[in-house]
Amino acid sequence: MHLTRYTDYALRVLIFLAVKGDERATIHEIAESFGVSRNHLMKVVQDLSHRGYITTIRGKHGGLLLSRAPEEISLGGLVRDTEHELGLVECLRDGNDCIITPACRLKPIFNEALEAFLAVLDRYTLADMLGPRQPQLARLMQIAISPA
Amino acid sequence: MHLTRYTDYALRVLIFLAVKGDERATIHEIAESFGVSRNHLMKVVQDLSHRGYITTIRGKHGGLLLSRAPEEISLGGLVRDTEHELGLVECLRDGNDCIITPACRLKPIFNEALEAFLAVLDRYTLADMLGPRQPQLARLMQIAISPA
DNA sequence: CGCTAAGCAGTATTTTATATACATGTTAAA
DNA sequence: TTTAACATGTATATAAAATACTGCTTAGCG
Repeated sequence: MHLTRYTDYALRVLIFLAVKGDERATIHEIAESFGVSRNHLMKVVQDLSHRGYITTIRGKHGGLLLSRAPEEISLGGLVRDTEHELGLVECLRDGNDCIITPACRLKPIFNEALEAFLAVLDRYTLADMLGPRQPQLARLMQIAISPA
Repeated sequence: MHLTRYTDYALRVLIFLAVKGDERATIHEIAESFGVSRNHLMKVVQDLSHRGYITTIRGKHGGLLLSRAPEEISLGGLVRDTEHELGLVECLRDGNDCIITPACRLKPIFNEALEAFLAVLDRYTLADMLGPRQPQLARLMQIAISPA
């Protein structure tokens, strides 16, 4: 049971931006910092932008900013938005052709379990991911801490 | 977020055997009934056998039987046994090299969510998957209902 | 005794989802 | 008008999972 890297990267982008505060960050910078594919990250960024999580600024000296306060970004919401396929088993997905589906109780049970999973994430926000360790995170991501 | 078909097939094998009751079922028969790979199913079956879920009988007129009552087979336990990789994101897996892991709170949060997921499954058993619909399941799986 | 139907085990191939790379376009500041 | 950023679409590569193949072992039956 895995989430995709797509979702993982979305989380990392948001963490990076949260730590940066009001300073713009570029995709290139974030990709470098985490050592991941710049191109893949770009798609994640576009998605986050379309969904209203971040603001993108084109052109020279462009970059990215959070559009909402970290306290207002729910992890549950994010996972629902970025993890495109949450159908845990075949019977929960499109094109299901498991023959016993009409009589089998797997579906409601796994749905309940998935809801419990997401409910936990709903209780946390991006702010909870940073906690009191923002300076340490900044160091790890090699962000030059901006003078306030 | 998907479980593997491996886990899915394990569930189906157990359901099949539960409906069959004390009659033996062959791997071939189960694979045919669900229209899935006989070879893959065989590996699932071996695993289930090693873990004590089912008893296998070799030789002519051999086959498979449940080793425990359906009420005693927990779904949570089964998923923990058959879903080999439960590390949802990179930082929960071996070989993690996400640079912010030391300061990031993703790990405990996703662990909590995973525990909530499994806790729901822990509340159900194989018997709950059948419910009162055993005859309907038997029909769907094309099991000739054995006279009691 | 040996044939046959079943499970056992290891390896190899195929498939699929995901991730990555590439090529080109658009925007806006300097 | 150049340059540094994001935008978009397509193609390729990678890795995990599923499936197939080959040969072996066990045990009932005639």
